[in-house]
Amino acid sequence: MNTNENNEVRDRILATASELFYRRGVRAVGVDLIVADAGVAKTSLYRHFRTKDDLIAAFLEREDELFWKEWDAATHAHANDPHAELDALLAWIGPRVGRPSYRGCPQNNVAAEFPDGDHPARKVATAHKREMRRRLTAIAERLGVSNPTELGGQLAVLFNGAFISAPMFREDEATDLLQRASRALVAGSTSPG
Amino acid sequence: MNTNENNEVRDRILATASELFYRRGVRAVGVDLIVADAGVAKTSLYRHFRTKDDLIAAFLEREDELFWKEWDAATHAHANDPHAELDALLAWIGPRVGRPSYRGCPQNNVAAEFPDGDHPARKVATAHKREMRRRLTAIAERLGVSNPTELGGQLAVLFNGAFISAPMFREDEATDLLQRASRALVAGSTSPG
DNA sequence: CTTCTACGATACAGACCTGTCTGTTTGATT
DNA sequence: AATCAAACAGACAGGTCTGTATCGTAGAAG
Repeated sequence: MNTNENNEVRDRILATASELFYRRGVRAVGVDLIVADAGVAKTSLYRHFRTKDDLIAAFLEREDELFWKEWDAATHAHANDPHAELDALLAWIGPRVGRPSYRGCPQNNVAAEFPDGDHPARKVATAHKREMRRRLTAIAERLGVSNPTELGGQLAVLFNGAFISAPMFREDEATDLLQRASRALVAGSTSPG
Repeated sequence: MNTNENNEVRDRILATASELFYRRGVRAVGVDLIVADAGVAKTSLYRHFRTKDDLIAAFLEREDELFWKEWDAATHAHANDPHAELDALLAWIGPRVGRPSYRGCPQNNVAAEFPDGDHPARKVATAHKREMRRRLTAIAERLGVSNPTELGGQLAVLFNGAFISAPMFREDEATDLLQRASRALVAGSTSPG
């Protein structure tokens, strides 16, 4: 049972690091704290991750997977109705960003902490943002609007804005506000003013 | 000429720190680098700023002033036409976020780097975001829409989204996309769907 | 001319950081 | 039973960070 990478230690390190990175910020969390919280030896961390930078990239990859898994779960029931799909996405995102523990999009946070575009984690973050715009543009295409590329971009701005504006919302305000904004953008692309 | 705080050294320190903080990130820039770039002694920095945290807060206050000064300049000619005022704001923000040196909103970047809400710089950042929503809501009120609070919030999401989505835009794509999004949101608040 | 304040230059303390090294223990496979 | 890979434990090196302390200088005020 060693060929199929049954890496329980690696998973524990990554889960612990992810939580600490997200809650406290990446630069504020040292590897000593990670290994102490995970209950592992420092040698184990450096066996599974070449450097801390690689661990940060793995953190974002993990967040990426979890995010798209939830995204797919939210849209799963609306494969034939892009209007309902958008509403369902925002009904998922609204409460998500309203949680007290919500501290912004991890990809954005890491990008803010590491200006260097060559950082391995930045590539993961860039791919994540591109994928979101791609998915939203695909929905815009299914909506049959005249300019799906633009609407996809506008929806991406709306989604990114929701993530970053989280602390601005009053409780339970976000979902309705975002859904109505989304419908207004769709309407604006359907019948150009 | 000493009572009116003619602090040229302080200004140079703050300007140098601001540029370094913005370009490279706050935690990545040490006080030694700041004093070296500013050409001052470290004692001078700690005479004018009690701690590095205070310097970070002063950095955000400075960015705040500059931002609202540009904001006011952009809206100055459109005091009687809120539609034109919104367009003018986005005609200012579009090229702003399209600059190669643009690296996001400083307030958001600092918030991402310092999760602790008690950090002195966080209070400046929070006040900045609240002020933006307040101004946008005031515009919404002058537009005469049925729910200016909601439209103000939606516009704040759009603006924040523009800041954070900057690397997503192709060159010169931002202004038109944002202006049309803004008009769609306004239209959606004027004639509720 | 004396005094005082701001500044420059630099050394330093104490803490923290990443990453490595050495050595021991455990547990599964052969 | 012997072997081997992986994990634990902890010291350590080399660097960086914030903030302080010390000392010399320059220039303005009185």
